[in-house]
Amino acid sequence: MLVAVAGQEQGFQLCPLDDLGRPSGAPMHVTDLAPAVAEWERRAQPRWVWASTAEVYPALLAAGVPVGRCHDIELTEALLLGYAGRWGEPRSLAAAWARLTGAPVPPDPPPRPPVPPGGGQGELFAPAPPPTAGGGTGLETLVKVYADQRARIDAVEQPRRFRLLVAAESAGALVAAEMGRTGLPWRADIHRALLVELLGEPSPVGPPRRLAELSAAIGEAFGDPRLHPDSPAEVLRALRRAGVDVPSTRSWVLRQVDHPAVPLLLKYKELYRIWTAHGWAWLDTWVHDGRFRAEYVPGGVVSGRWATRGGGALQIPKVVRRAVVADPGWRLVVADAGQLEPRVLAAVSGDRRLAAAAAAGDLYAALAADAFAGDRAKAKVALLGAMYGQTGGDALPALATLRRNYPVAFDYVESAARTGEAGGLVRSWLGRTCPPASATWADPEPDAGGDRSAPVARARARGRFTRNFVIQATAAEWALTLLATLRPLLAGLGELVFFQHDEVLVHCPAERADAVVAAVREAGERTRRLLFGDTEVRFPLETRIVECYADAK
DNA sequence: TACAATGACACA
DNA sequence: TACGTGTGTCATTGTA
Repeated sequence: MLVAVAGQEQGFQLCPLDDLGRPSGAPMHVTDLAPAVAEWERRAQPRWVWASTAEVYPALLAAGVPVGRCHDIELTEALLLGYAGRWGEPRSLAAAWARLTGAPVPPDPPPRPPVPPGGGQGELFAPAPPPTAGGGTGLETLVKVYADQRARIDAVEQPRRFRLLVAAESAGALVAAEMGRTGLPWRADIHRALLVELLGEPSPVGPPRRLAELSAAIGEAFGDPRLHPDSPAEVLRALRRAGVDVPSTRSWVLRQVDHPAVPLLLKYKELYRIWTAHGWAWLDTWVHDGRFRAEYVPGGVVSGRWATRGGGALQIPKVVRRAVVADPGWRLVVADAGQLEPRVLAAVSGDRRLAAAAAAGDLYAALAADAFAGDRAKAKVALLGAMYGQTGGDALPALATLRRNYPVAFDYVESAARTGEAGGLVRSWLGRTCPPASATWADPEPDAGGDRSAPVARARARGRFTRNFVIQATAAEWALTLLATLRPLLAGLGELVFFQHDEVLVHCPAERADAVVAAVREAGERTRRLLFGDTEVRFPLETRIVECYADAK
């Protein structure tokens, strides 16, 4: 059962569609969408076909009307354009319609700046209403573009997989809107106590006490009390004066330097980052009513991973996770997919011997026992090096061992790299396609500095990107499918509150935590079958029931 | 004064 | 143990 919903200047039009996507009833016009959607959901749990979940769904959620399934035209359009090598072309319903009719294609609106929740200027920056598609009614446009998308999906090389990709991407958009609304339980009082413990008391004018002390101590160590430790250029000059010649002030470079200021600098960098990125200002901006609410952007990363707008939700430092605490009487179920990327490689490449190792709980240990004389660290370095395109270092002999013993898997990533170096496109398991190289990539000219090796270096970099893409994008699909599969299983048990690449958090009453764990396992099993059928590869989900996120690792 | 590029570091 | 991919955010620095 499908129902199309199109927004217009005055209200909305709804129309049931048959299994082929053709209108199968009279369109109805409503001014208030939520009650109509609620009624359809109650009667038939249809799949909603609409232009953009991000535009439509938040208002439904605000009205207390969640939906089960949808087809997101814009996200699907982006996937289809990418598949056709037309990455980056406008993806809106209006643009898709214009391409169908040969009209001039309107550009997509620019991405909105992050808007903190409850920010006073929300109205000023409110997004413009979606443009009403020109020519015919919005509903006709929507239905025709939907039909066109179905036809294009049928024409891809692996339509069954691509349909799954579209369904998962659309379901992900529902989850993203719901999670952005629900928010992650966040104890501002614990966060503040943590900040004082780490940074000292805040100062109304400058850095907090501990940072000011460290800054002074660093100045003293360099014999320059006016030195700014947060200016890499100044620190570099000070180090040179002290006879230390380093290419940068990166932490891992400084760690190899023997100078009394170095430990102070490293500590300063660590604390400074917490102060600027997750300090009092962040707390006041992003945490309200005991929840941290970020805006999740499905498909925001080329590999299909989500991005976030505002608050840096995907980069919460581990120390700060102490502030993520379940409500009284509730628990957090933290589930993460361990060793996801090597398992993905085993599954997509079809390497029987690697798949056998990936049937184990600890893939690296199994790999070590099988081919690396029990050296787990070496096995891990080899596999990661193969997936990420390691070029040098002590991983090289291990890579040779890997190539000899797992030639099918090795070939899979090598071939992706060669395709990229030659300027070609690669696809994930479900058919997400990598963006083409930039226009300057194929430029045979040396770079601006006259470096003749630049074209070769660019090709190598492109090869590393495509090599990694086939793995990272497929891992993102696995996680997205898990999310989509888990969502309905959680009904009445708990709510999804956080998602970060290969990790999911569910907030639930304590007495339901065990049922949530079971739901997570079931979702993991379904996800494996949906993506890879009867593969031998296992994707174990480690689950922990905790009160505080920091206790999960 | 405003914007873009850079460097740094957090996460997976 | 060393520099492999993908991000977002902040401050500094340089340019318009």
